[in-house]
Amino acid sequence: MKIGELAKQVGVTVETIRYYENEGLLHAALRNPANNYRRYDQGHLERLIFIRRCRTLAMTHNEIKVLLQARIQPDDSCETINELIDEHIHHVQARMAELTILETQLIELRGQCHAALTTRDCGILRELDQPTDELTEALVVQSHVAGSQCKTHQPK
Amino acid sequence: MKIGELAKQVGVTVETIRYYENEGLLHAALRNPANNYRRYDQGHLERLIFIRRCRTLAMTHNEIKVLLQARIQPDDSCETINELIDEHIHHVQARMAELTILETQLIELRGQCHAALTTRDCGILRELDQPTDELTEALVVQSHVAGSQCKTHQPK
DNA sequence: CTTGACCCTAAAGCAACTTCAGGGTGTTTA
DNA sequence: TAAACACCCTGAAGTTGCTTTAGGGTCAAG
Repeated sequence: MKIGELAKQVGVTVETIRYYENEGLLHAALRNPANNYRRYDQGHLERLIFIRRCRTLAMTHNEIKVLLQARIQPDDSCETINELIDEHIHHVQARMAELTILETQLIELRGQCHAALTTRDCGILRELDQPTDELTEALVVQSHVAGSQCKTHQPK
Repeated sequence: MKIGELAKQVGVTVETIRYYENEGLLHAALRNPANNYRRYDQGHLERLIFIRRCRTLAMTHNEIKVLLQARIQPDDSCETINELIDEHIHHVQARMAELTILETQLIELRGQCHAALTTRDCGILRELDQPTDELTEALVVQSHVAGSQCKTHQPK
C-alpha cells in the first residue's frame, strides 16, 4: 500500500510516517522504481500500530526503540521491558503529583479575586508580585505542563 | 546591578535573562557605554520575579505577556486576568485527567507480565501489538507527558 | 601581565512533530 | 487531450522554553 493508505489505516499523517522513517522508528519502505513512491506491507502496518500505541502511552521515541528491539528478540528476557514500564509509570505519577500541587496553587491564586475590580486592586496580580514561597518551591518548573497551552495538533 | 547579580537574586541563569529580553518578556536593559554590559534596576528585578512566579505556575510566555500587560494598566478591569487563570486551571485539570487515564492503562499493561519470561511470551509486548481500543482513544496524544523522560534542566 | 570570574553575540540543540516551499505523478473529467 | 485535483517526493524551517556551544571582549586581583 502507499503511504496515504497506511496513514489512513493507522490514523496518523503521512508526514508523521516519513518522520518516523527518518528517526529510525519505522524501517525505510521499498520504493516503486517507476515513481519513487514508498510501498508498505503488513509488517510496516503492525510496527506502526505498535509505535502509535506506545506514543498514546506517552512513551518517548527512545523508550519505544527499546521495546521495538525487544519485540524482535523473542528469546531475550523481558525484564528490561518490565523495568521500562515501571519507570515510565513513575514518571507519570511524579508528573501528576506536580500537577496536583500546581492546581492547588492556581486555585488559591484565583481565590484572591472574585469581583471584577480594576487590575490595580486585583489580588491575583498582587500575589504574583510576591517572591516565591515554600509551597511554590516544591514545584519543579523544568517539567512544564505539556498541553497547558493546548496546541491543537490535529491532522486537518 | 549587572546581569549576574540579577540572576543570582532571582535564581535563574544569565542565559535565561538574556533569553527573556529577546522574547520581549523583560524590557531591554540599558547598557554601560564603556563595556556594553547590561544594567538592571529594581523594576527589572520585580518584573523578573513576576515572570518566574508565573512560570512556576506553568504559564506560557503568551499567558505571561497578558498578565504583564495588565500589570501596567492599573485602571483596566481584571476580568481578563480572572479568565486567564480560570482557563489555565482547566488546562491543568484536563492534563491531570489525561494522566490519570494513562496511569490506569500503564498499570494494567504492567500487569500483563509478572514473571521474568522471554519477550516471546511477554504479555506486555503482546498487548502493545493490539490496535488501540476505546479506552486508549480517550487519550489525546498531542499533549505528551512533559518530563516523562526527566531531563534535568538544572542551572549548574 | 596573567589568571580567573564575568560579560557579550549568534547559532545550534532538545522532542516530536507540523508546516511550508517547490516540484513531480496519476487519474479523472470537460 | 489538456486542465484540474488528489496524492507523492524532498529539504528546511517553525513550535516551546530554555540550555549549550563557540568564539571573543572586560575587569579585578596577585
